Amino acid sequence: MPRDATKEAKAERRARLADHQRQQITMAAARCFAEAGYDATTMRAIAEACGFTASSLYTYFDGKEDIFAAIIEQLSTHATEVFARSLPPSMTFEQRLELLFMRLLEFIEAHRDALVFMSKMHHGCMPSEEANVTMVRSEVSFIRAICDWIDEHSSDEELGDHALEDVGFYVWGVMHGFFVQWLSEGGETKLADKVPVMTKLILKGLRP
Amino acid sequence: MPRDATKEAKAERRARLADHQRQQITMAAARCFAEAGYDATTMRAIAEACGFTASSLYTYFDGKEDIFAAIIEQLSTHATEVFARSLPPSMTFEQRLELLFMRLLEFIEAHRDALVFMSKMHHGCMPSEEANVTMVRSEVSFIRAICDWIDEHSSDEELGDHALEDVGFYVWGVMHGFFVQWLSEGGETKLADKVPVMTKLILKGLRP
Amino acid sequence: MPRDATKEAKAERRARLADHQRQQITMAAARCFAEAGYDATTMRAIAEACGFTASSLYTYFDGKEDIFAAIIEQLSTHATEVFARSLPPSMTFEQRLELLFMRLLEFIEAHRDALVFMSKMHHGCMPSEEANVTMVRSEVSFIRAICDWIDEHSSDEELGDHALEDVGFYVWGVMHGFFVQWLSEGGETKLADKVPVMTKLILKGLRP
Amino acid sequence: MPRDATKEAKAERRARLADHQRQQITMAAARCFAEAGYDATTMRAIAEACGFTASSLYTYFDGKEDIFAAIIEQLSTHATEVFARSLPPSMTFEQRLELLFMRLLEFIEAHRDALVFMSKMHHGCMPSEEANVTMVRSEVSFIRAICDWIDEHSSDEELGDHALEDVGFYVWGVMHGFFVQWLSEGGETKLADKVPVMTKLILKGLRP
DNA sequence: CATGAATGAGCATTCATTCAT
DNA sequence: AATGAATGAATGCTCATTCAT
Repeated sequence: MPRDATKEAKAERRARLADHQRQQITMAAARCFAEAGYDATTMRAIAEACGFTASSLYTYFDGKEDIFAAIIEQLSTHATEVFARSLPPSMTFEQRLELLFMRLLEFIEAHRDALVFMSKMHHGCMPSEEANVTMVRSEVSFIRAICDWIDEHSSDEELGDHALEDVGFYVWGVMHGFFVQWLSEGGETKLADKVPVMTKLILKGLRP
Repeated sequence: MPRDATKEAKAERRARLADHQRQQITMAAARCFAEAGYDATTMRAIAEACGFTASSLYTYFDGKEDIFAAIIEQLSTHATEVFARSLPPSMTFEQRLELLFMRLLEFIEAHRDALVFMSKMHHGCMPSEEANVTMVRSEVSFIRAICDWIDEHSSDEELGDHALEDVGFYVWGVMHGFFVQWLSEGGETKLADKVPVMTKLILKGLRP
Repeated sequence: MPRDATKEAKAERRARLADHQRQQITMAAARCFAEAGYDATTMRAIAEACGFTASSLYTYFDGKEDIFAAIIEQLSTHATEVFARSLPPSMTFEQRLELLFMRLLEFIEAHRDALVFMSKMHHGCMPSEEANVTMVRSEVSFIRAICDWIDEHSSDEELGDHALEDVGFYVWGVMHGFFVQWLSEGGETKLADKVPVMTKLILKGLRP
Repeated sequence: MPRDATKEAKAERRARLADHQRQQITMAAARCFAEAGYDATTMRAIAEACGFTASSLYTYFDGKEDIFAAIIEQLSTHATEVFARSLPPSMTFEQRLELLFMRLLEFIEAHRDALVFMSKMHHGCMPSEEANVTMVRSEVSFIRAICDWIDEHSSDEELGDHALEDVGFYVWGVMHGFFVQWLSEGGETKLADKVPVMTKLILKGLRP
């Protein structure tokens, strides 16, 4: 049945193209959101940023909020992957932490726009309640993921007598601090270069 | 001249009332901004949050942006005061750091709404360029203030071999992390209770 | 009864003052209306132009429209007076016309603001129907007054075979033309200087 | 290439329709402006007068002022054309004047609304300075055009010893007078019927 | 599939007017 | 008599979204 084959091939090609278009749109949107914020970004601005007209976006997404959701979901998926990636069992906690940071900072560099945007939104900014939940979940869940990772990869002695949750927010805070520093410098250096400093500070603090 | 006395007294009472109303409005606005963001907060919402009608707000402020500016200015003024407050010269660096955190966390608790709002805005989100500058200045300047404070109150050995700027963003990041934790818990505990943990982590890291 | 006398005196003084204030207000309003038009002139602008606050104007007038009506009424009264003033019976038609123009142009110079304003409004611009009627009546009635005056002071031969109404609009048009010329020059010359030209043109046209 | 042909045809049809809609809108706006003045005319009123919603007007114009500008520009263009139209060289000054009036009064009848509106606005009423300049230029320039036309088409003897400028404002005034008469009659007669009377009055005045 | 056109809902802001003082 | 404060009604304009083509 060559016809079916052709049909299938066409359908697949179409699907692939559609996926690609969705990618283009979410990336453009992330850039716009990062620059101007969610409310101040118009559908037209997103459309112009990826060579469409505003109405065309509705072919690929249900609306502005749906685009936003797609960005967050992608971010969430990728973040989860980072935490799930395997670590050589022979490594010390310090080495593991360094490797995690390496991977996380690469992830952060790659999703800079979306993360800038997210760091602006964090609590209760979305129009719909549903979106709000997505939002919060995806930010807090990032911190929870850090907690879980630490729980899994550390022994008690490595955390001193600190509560696990405190440690999670501590580690996240330090990362966030260096992220903001990186942004304030224009984001043109290599963020990953900060890994040694971060690791050292987190493990040993300011004390020499 | 009892007449003049009466007139003056009246004028003063009016001025006092007007100041009070301005306070009510900025506080309500900070709450709204924190909850929904700048753009999504309508003048009407602010008005309802403080028992006015939208048009009445224009008796006290030139417009939405003016309210925003008032919030930022107040925040900025108070933050500056905190860093300027004197410290007993006999204290060690650790003790000074603890006292600074104590004061900063009190400040943060008192201005929770405005700070949540600010942490949402940080880069380039305001309608007017002027507001943007105000915004950025007030956030980055907070971190710079930390750097300056550390520079002034520490000797070289206390910072290990870390760059001053790194230390500033590190300290700010840790504070921010615990701020977010506090918010995620509903902001109903005492934030100041975290001072010992924060100080210990910053100075010694996770290592026991 | 000295008390009553005092009371009466006081009341009269009050009334006189009130009249004076009303005058100040209408004059200021005429200036504002002439400059910016009826709608674009705010009560506040009028108030500032005569040293009051907006709410104080309501002590003397029922509102914006009432101020407008007062201007028009005054204008109307004065215009009527001009047409009613007596003319030496020995004068020729040409002489009478010259004298009328003299008086009218003096009137126009004296009420410049109000007339500029009126020439902007002429048909159906007012919010209320009542005001509209006042408006129209006072403009058209001016032209009608010219017609009546001509009817009374001319014999048939002076009008050639032209219809009385045509003559009225003709004469008014010529006056209006020179009024506009005067305004376009900044209104700083003597409008009355144009009387000879106007009279000559109206009676003999361009022909030498 | 039938496809391109179709596309082009479509684009052209669309452009034609858009032009037509713009026409509808400016005409409706002129009517509204004439009736109520610039400020008192709302975008909603204009929209209703041509079967749109207020927001739809923004598809065709940048805003209220842009609609106004379009009206004035059209008026200005057409007026210029009238003065530029050729006249048989054999005609006497009187005949030329009659022909000019004929053409001008036809123009006036055709643009009645816009002209009523313009005669309301003449000095300094527009929100933007730019619009004000446009406004003034287009009214004074009309009178100037009359002056230029007379200068070109008359010999010295035809103007008697009158200054050219005086003659220009005189002629304009007479036309304006008959325009107002026509309006006061409801604008339902033929304005062009007045040409003989106007010409006779302008050339010979009232004298028989 | 892409889009120009159309629209309803909503927003910041203005303003004439009222009223307590 | 004079006014600061308060407000409802209205206005120009924007924008996410729909729909016919």
